[in-house]
Formats: sequence, structure tokens, C-alpha cells
Amino acid sequence: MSDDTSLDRALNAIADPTRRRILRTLKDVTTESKSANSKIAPGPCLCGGEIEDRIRLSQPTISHHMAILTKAGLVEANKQGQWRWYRRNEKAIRQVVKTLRGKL
Amino acid sequence: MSDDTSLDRALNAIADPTRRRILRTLKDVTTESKSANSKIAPGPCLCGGEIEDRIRLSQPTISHHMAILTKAGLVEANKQGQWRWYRRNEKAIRQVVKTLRGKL
DNA sequence: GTCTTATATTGACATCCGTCAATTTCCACG
DNA sequence: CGTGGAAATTGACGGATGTCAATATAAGAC
Repeated sequence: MSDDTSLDRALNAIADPTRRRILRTLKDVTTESKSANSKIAPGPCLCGGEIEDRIRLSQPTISHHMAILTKAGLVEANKQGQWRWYRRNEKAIRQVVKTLRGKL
Repeated sequence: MSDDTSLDRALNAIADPTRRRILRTLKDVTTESKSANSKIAPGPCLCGGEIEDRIRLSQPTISHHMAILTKAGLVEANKQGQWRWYRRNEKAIRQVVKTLRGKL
């Protein structure tokens, strides 16, 4: 996949406010140390339902956005049983900013 | 205008490939030292017609994109007679990258 | 197997967006 | 004035996009 397409996808993903909220939510959980109400809690991850709870949009909508963020490489998904744990791909996110600084 | 709206507008502007081409075209002219075929050439600027020539899209389309880029603050427009000279707003562009690094 | 829960997919809807042709506005110059 | 060129605006069109309800799929628990 060409680098241009990659930047395209990343920028498209980032341009949507809801998806930026999701990325931010995924980041906050890192320092938040999710405990009680968390369903399993394998580190700085959130599953779809938890994201749904925090973003307050329908489950299909969240699923849709997570697919876009994943395809853009900005988050990684880890399937574990019936859950999918989402984690930010910090390296990819930094790379977008870096590429932007050069290509803009 | 809120900072969030500002980032929103900037990201929206940047997310479109054509507008990124325009920004890049505007940057290239800086080192290109436009001479012969240039109509007036007041420094590192391009007028609408010149951008139209290089991007190869219709005049209304270019005008549309320039309005979006200008509203986002990424380019500045300087009206001079019947021409409008467009220049990159380097400070604003750097600011977007910086804000992104923090807010993403 | 059946039930329950988590996620994905489908289909529909309204809205937004990029593009162009046609027209209008603005402005310099005879 | 009027003419001509540059840019903005309008209107239309097709395509993409965000959202949800309904349904389907997957997978653990009983």
C-alpha cells in the first residue's frame, strides 16, 4: 500500500471529531487504571462496549468507527474470546504527525 | 472562535488530497522563483489562475478550495486589483501539527 | 443444544462534499 | 460609460459519510 494512501487514510480517520474522541478516550484509559466496572482489563485497552459507554453512540456506529481507525493503523485490535480489545498504536500516530510535518 | 473548532476546520481542510496538493504547490513556488510566465509575481504567492493552471481543476472548484483553506487559516489571501494572491500561513500550518501532537 | 453477551454486517436515511457549467460580481483600462 | 479579464456565487449532480434499527455471526456459560 502506497505511503500516500496511508496518509490519506490516517488523515481521513483523524478528521472526524468522533474518531478523535475515541482516540482520546483510548489514551485516557492508559493513565486512568480502569478497575471496578471494567470487565476484564488487560492493560491500557478498551473493548467495544466500554467505548460505546463512553462515546454514547450506537454499537454499530462504534464498530464502524473502530474499523476505520483500525484500517488506518491508528489503533490495534486484539481478539480475545468474544471481546475485541482496542489499543492505540502510538508509533503510527506519531508517524502521522511526523509525516504531516514533512509533507504539508 | 474555539480552539476545537479551529482544529476541526484545519483538519478538515487538510484531509482533502486536492487541498494538500494546493498547499504543496504554494510551498514549491517559494523556492521556485517564478519568473517569465508569471503575471505579476509579488514574492512567494500564486493567484487563482496560476493555481488553476497547476492543479488542473475548474476555476469554481479552485475558488471553493481556496475559501476553505483561507477560512481554516492555512493560507492568507491578499487582494490586489482584480487578483487575489495566496500565500501559505506557515505559522498556522506549524501550529496545526503542534496541536495535533498534543491533542491526538 | 439453548441462552446470553459482544461484535459485525446490512439496509436505509439524511447530510455533507467535490466537481463543473453557467452566471454574477469586481475591477482595471480605454 | 463599455469592454475584458479575474474571481466569487449559484445550482446541480453523483458519490461519500455518519448515524441508527434490525439482523446476523461468534463465542462463552448453562
